[in-house]
Amino acid sequence: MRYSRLFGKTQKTAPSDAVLSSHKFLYQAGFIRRFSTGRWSFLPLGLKVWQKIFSIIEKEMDAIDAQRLVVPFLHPIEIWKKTNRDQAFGEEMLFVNDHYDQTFALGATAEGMMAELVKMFSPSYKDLPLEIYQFSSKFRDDKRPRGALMRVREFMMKDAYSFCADKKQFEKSYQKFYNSYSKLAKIFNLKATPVLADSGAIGGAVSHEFMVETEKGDNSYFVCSHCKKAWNQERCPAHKPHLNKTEKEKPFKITDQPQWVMTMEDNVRHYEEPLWRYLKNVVYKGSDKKLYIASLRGDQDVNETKLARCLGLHSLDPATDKDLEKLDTKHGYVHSWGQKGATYVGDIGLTKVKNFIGGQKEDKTDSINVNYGRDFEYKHLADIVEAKDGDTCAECKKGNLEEKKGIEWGHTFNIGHFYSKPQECNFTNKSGQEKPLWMGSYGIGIGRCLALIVEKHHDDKGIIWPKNVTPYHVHLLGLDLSNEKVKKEAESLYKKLKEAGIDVLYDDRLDSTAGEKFADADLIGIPVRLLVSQRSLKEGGIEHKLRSQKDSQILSSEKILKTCQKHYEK
RNA sequence: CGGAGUGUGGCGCAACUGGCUAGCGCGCAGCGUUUGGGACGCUGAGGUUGCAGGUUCGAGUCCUGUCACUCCGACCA
Repeated sequence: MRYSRLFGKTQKTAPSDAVLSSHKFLYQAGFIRRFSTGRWSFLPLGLKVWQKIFSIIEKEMDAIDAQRLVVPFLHPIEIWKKTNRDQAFGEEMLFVNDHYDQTFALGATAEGMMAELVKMFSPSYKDLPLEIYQFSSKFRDDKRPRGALMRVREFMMKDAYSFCADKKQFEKSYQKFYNSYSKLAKIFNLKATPVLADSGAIGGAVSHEFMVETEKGDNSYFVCSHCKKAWNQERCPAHKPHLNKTEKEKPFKITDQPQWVMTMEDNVRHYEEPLWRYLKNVVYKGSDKKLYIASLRGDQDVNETKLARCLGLHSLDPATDKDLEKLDTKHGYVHSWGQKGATYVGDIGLTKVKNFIGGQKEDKTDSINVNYGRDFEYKHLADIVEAKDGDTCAECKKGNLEEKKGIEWGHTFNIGHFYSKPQECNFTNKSGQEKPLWMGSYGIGIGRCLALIVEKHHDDKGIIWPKNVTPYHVHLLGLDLSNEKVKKEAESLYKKLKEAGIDVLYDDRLDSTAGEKFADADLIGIPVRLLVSQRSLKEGGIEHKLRSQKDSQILSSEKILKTCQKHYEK
């Protein structure tokens, strides 16, 4: 391709709102343009890379014998309603009506559709496991898209689905995709950590997020320094050691307490005991409109997702002052027991401390020497608190948790019977009975993958594409093109490269200076740069330079072809 | 959805407390000189200042509404 004909020019100035390098460079180099928040066009250079990522994923899916197909992206709304997914995705879903006033959902994910599709063939156990996938646009009306391609409202996704007879067969299939994802991340030159995560609106139980560590990532996750296990914030078990095991239980007592003691910090000032010594109560209103009191140690914080999960709720909101009035209490005065009209949920940490302070605050008194199991007890006791950076790992109890920031590159889900039961997506087993299929789903976003590669492969001048996803193999710069001899040499090299099957971007501009061409080449980031100029010809040929290295060398035109081909071998 | 902020040629910005024909740089078009790290000169095109309303002799500037966009948070793959 001649640069002079390329649609999409480079730009000197960065967009003022770019936070991520990928946003800045992809924009400046002319790979992408925005139409509205979270909706982007890929220009010719951008689409070249996009296409390569697409093909690599497709090849890998084929390699593990997943079969490609496609379902419509207008989904009959009834399919979503069967699993209440229309509500779980809630405001993130988009809908359209046709001229019969039938409502369709724009595909946000396709588990439901795939289950319906499989059902059409009444599969037998002999057909299992069945592994299918598609590439299709996903529509999610995200409330806050960000980071250009990182979080968008419309994107191409490779989504794969497995249908298995039982858990055992499923685990094998899951492992296959899991391994495949680890392999793909490596192919894309991304270091992805599989992180145990929550399934969220997709439904189901366990999932792995493949996280790529990035300082500006919007997800945090924890990795244990010893056992190397990793969890995201919502899944990470919080370690709760016994803090004062040898202490003797003292008799429960109501004691005088000055009125100014309101917060945890006030408690520390007054009693001069560490934070973990106090009882803390936080009130929430569930998506079922009921009130819940989370009871925990003063040094910990409630994790709303964990709390919602153990209560089987979609979501929780902090209680308002009005809600507290209904409980006949107010902020700072919530008791650890006896509040009518709310359900208590305790954190397991409560069982690991003796002689708590607090729990029954009144204007001038509070209780001390409070012991869980003796003075109060809850029906619900679970891990409902946030893990924190530096905590001991709850799993191996040897290492410390390190909190990291990252961006989710891919996600694998174990969704069990979540869709197959309500949608009656069954198979016939050996004894002729119908049983629900055990499902899994696996997704990678193409645009995000592209952005992540840039995020991890650039310098201060621009992108440095890994060779398997570069938009062109070589970037040929022609300087002094007004000189006939140079021009002839450059044109003939361009032709030869093309004939040899090397994808080449040829900067044939007559009205640009050398500096401009160099700067553009660095920005666009094609791994190999060739240069023909009066000087290079005088020195005996063509200059060859790698984007990732500083030095260049002069090669004869005979050697150039081979060197370029060799660079892209394997 | 809560908080903060911004809307002025394609991009980045300016226009002090309301005041003349809304400027500058980049980019774009033409001509010429240049050509190994974003060159220079001259000429030119491109704007109902996001939109609607209001206050005023006069609004890019003040007020109200609305829309769009960005950032932080909540949420989410």
